Amino acid sequence: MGTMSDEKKALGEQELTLLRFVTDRGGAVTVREMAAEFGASRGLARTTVLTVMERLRVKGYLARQKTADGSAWEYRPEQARSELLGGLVREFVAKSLGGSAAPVVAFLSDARNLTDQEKADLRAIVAGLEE
Amino acid sequence: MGTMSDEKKALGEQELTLLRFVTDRGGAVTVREMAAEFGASRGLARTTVLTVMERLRVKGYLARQKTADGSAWEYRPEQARSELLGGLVREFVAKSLGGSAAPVVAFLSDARNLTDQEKADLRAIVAGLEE
DNA sequence: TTCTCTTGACTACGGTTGTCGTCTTGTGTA
DNA sequence: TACACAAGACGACAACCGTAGTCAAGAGAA
Repeated sequence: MGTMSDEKKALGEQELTLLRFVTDRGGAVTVREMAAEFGASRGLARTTVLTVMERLRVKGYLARQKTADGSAWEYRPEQARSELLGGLVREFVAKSLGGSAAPVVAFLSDARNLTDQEKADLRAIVAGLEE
Repeated sequence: MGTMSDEKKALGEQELTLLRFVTDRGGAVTVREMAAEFGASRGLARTTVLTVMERLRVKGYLARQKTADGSAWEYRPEQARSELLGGLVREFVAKSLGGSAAPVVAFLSDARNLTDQEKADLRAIVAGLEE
């Protein structure tokens, strides 16, 4: 197992929103692209987007490399979308709920919280529990 | 409906841990009791516990009233345990997952995350979705 | 070459959170 | 009465987050 340094630093809400945007979008992005696609509609200055992306890089959530023409940096997620979201849920259950998944289960019992797809997934899960 | 001031202020991790402790414990508690039962084992000074409890009160999560002998304050949760936890899950899904419950559903698909009771609850929920 | 843009490094600043120390006040007790 | 304690109000300080301005270096345009 080694050092088990799975410990990702905590993220603020905006940091997380931006990181989700990057992973949802897929592929590498430059700060300029993020400023246009993410920051503009939220009224964030270019440097704000840059700062957040740099903080995410320092925290290990993003990596960067020079673009082909060498004029700027291209950022990409260190974790795939599913890993990121899965990690968030795990951490939330552990830290905010004190380890109990019960409140999560209760949340799902309100059908309004679920899309048809999610309901179908839930049925599949329960079916899988049955053996 | 009125003013719809359901907007609870955000909580830090320690604030939340302490608040959960109070609601799990049930009933009213004084700062001294909390310092002994919660703070001591975590190496927190009495005044730290006091500060956190006061911040929780200002944010609307705790209320207080004088003890019978009038020598100190007794704090009690404004929300029942289930409401608190339910609100946390809702907020988490909205803010951290961007509104999609899918990662939560995926989390549950790993049976290791669930107790037998939670599995049973999940089955009941799915049964309830069926009509 | 000189002006202009783009890009990122740095610095900053107010708000929040975690953690306490100190001061003040009430209340028994020696 | 004078002193010891308990409780809480306040203030403080560092780390972190959201947000952004300023600066300097490189790359074209004129």
